[in-house]
Amino acid sequence: MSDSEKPTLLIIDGHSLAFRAFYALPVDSFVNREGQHTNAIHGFIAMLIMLLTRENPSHIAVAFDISRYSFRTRDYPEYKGTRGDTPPEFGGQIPLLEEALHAMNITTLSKEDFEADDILATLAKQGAAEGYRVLVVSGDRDTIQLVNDDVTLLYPQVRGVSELKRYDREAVLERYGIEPYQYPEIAALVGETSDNLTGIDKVGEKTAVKWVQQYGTVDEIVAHADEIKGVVGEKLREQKENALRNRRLNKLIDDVELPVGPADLERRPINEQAVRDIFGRLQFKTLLERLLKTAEAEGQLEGSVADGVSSAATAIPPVRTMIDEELALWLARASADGKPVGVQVERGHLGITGFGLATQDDSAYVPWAPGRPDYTALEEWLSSSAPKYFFHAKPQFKALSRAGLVVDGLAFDTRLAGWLLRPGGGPQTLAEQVYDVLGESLPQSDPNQLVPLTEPVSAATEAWYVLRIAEAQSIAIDEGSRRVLDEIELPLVAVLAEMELTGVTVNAEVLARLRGELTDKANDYAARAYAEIGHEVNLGSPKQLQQVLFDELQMPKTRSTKTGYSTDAASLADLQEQNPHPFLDLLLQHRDASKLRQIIETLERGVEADGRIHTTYDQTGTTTGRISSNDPNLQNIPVRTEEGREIRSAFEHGEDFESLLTADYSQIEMRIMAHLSEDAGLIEAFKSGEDLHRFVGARIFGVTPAEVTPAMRTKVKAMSYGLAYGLSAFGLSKQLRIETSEARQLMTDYFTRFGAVRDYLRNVVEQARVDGYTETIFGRRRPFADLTSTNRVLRDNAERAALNAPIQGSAADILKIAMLNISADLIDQSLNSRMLLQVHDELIFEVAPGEWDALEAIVRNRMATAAELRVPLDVQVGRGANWDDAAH
DNA sequence: ATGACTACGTA
DNA sequence: CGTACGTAGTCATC
Repeated sequence: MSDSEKPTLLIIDGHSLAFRAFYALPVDSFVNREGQHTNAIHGFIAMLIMLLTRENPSHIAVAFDISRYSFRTRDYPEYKGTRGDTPPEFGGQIPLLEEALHAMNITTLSKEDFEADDILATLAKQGAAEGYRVLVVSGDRDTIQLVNDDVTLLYPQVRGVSELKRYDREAVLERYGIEPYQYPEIAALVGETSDNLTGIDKVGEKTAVKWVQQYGTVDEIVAHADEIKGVVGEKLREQKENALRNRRLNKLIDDVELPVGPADLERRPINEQAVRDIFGRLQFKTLLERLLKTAEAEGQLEGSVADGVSSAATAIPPVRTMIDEELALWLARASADGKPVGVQVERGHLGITGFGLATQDDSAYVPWAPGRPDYTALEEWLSSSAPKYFFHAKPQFKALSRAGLVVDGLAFDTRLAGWLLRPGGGPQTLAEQVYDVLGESLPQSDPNQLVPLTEPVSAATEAWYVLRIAEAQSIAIDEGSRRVLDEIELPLVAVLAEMELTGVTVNAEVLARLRGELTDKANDYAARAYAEIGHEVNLGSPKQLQQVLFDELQMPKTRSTKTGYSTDAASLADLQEQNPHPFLDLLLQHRDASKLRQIIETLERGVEADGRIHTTYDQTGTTTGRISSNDPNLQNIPVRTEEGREIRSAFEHGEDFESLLTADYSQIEMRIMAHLSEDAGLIEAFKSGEDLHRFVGARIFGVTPAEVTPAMRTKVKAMSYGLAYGLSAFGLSKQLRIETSEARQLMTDYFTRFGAVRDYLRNVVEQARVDGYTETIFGRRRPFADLTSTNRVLRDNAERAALNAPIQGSAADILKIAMLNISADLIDQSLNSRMLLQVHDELIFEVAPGEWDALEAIVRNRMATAAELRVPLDVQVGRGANWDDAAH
């Protein structure tokens, strides 16, 4: 086959081209109405349209770097270290560019731990092998090594991106005098300033080419270093390590595991509506016209004659509606050989309305009619261990459970996987995931539209998308996150669903009485406060309070906020010291009372017909691995004040139960620090059984534990707790109301005795800077981008979050594991007692009659053994008729 | 109605 | 100048 008959695969290094475009076009001439700079996107798209017209590729992909960190920075942390921070105007342009590419139905690829060039190398190799003419577009000279008879490099010239220089094999030979695959040998010797790779002094291109022609490779050159005379020979012998390292780093990896191959990259029609949307936002009028014209000319508009050209890999299978015995056959065939099936439970206001089921190339819709006999097959299949993939399984599990159906075999949840891959917040809906992970768009009905313009897709099609997203995520996910998904998050789904369905009984009378008392109190405080200042004021309005405090009463200014001066409790307490006034106390008391009243009202609104509150746990609600609770939040019920605890006393065991059991870990985060830092002193403290703060205080102040005064203990306790949050001497001094110098001394003394803790904390941040993420004991990752920011506030914030993440996250993992094991034991031992609530380091259970001893044994055992640490895990258990009494 | 901001409850 | 959350009120904006 001649070159002109071959299909053309165009692969582009997204970052490198966007960056070239950024510097080629004036920043200030391209700003949209939102103030977003768009010059890099503009230049990139212009070049892309030019390439589409000129090269007419049949297949296309754009590769992006995920971060500045890759296996190369692990090998050599200074790699690309000379590159300054990206200019602020460049910020935000890459995500928008990706959005524009997705709208054009162009596949974008990125791979954790690798650079875009490695993806190019992989696709170029596959493409050449599969008979494509491959065009690589990159501004990185390292890609010269990819050039061969089948692969051509298009390299942007100094002046922007409109002109691309073609490097085929001949051109490289002519320019460098070597074969393209030998280029990295030259670069390794000469060095590459832009990658911060120093070469051999005195060795320039000429010398390097001469050596390579003579010896072939850097390895060989180094092996024969003795033969090379003169100053350059000497320099080579001195600095050969540089060259060897450079060679190691500039070799592109050409066998990266990718979710797609060249055949999957067939050019698809652009999504005209999506293109209009994004180009409209970018205010690219001329480019939009140019693109639409080009697309139309080539029949690359959706809905045009070219429709249906889309490749087999992405063709939505037709939906078949199935009932009766056909369904049983379908299920048996779909789950054959343990193949996963995508499931989407369709729900309406009254419960389940149908099921969407999908395999890779087939999808089925099963209408739900409760009680129909022919559903036996479906029921059996659902409760079997046949692997099932969901998007957001928990609410679907709850709906199934309400319908009396049991589910087993949860093998993947794309929402959970998406969160583990990007815990900082990513796509939350299936449509967003389709777009984010696959770069395709899921037709959505607009709820504001009376007559929907687009028909919503069938649950069956949704199930099919779930399956495809899961496949892409399975490739992208690292081993640690995968284990967390399989062993912690997926099994936890059913446990949390059950807890939510169970709910917790609250005593409405207790709440009502409390609400009455607090309302009276709040009104009383408000009236007296008004009397003090001679007029009414909205005590809940910081703005009006500022008027009263700083204008009318002329009080000294407090900490400033974005909108004025703070009136928070700490500021008011400070004011009271400097400038006592009865209004301040009354205001604080009013705040207390109305806050508690507000909490009670929220709880009362949450009580359902069964007299219980059913919170919703958000398994993807945090960046660290904790779960959050909402609607209502039961993880922030007051406990610190007497009045607050009265609210807890309204949480009771249900009628058929005999008591509540609470169990919590004591000092779990400090124990994790002891484990991770391997600090001998801290480990000894926990093994000794002595009160932790007393033990630590004794070490720091050089006294016996018995001689540690309450003041000493308070200081040590604050210091210990602050450690895991990145507390500064300044912060510590403020909290303890001591001089900064004393706080600094306290920290010094602390670290003199517990130095491994400081080393550990430093190391966590350092490692995260190199890796780009932190990891918990169980392999849960949290990425960090700002650790290398030149903005100090951003960087400091990221550092504190980074040192906290493995500690808070490991604690979260441990409690989750305990929950799983407890839940399994409750089932194994056929107990009726139930787990009700989780509050980060505490679990609350409802104890069935006669089951106290069995439950306590399970809970103590499973919590204490959830992880094997270098220190014991201490569990405190309490028993009572209500949550307050059950506290110990 | 929606979002930014402030404040405050928990671990 | 201490991590991680959710909720609610005010106020400005749509």
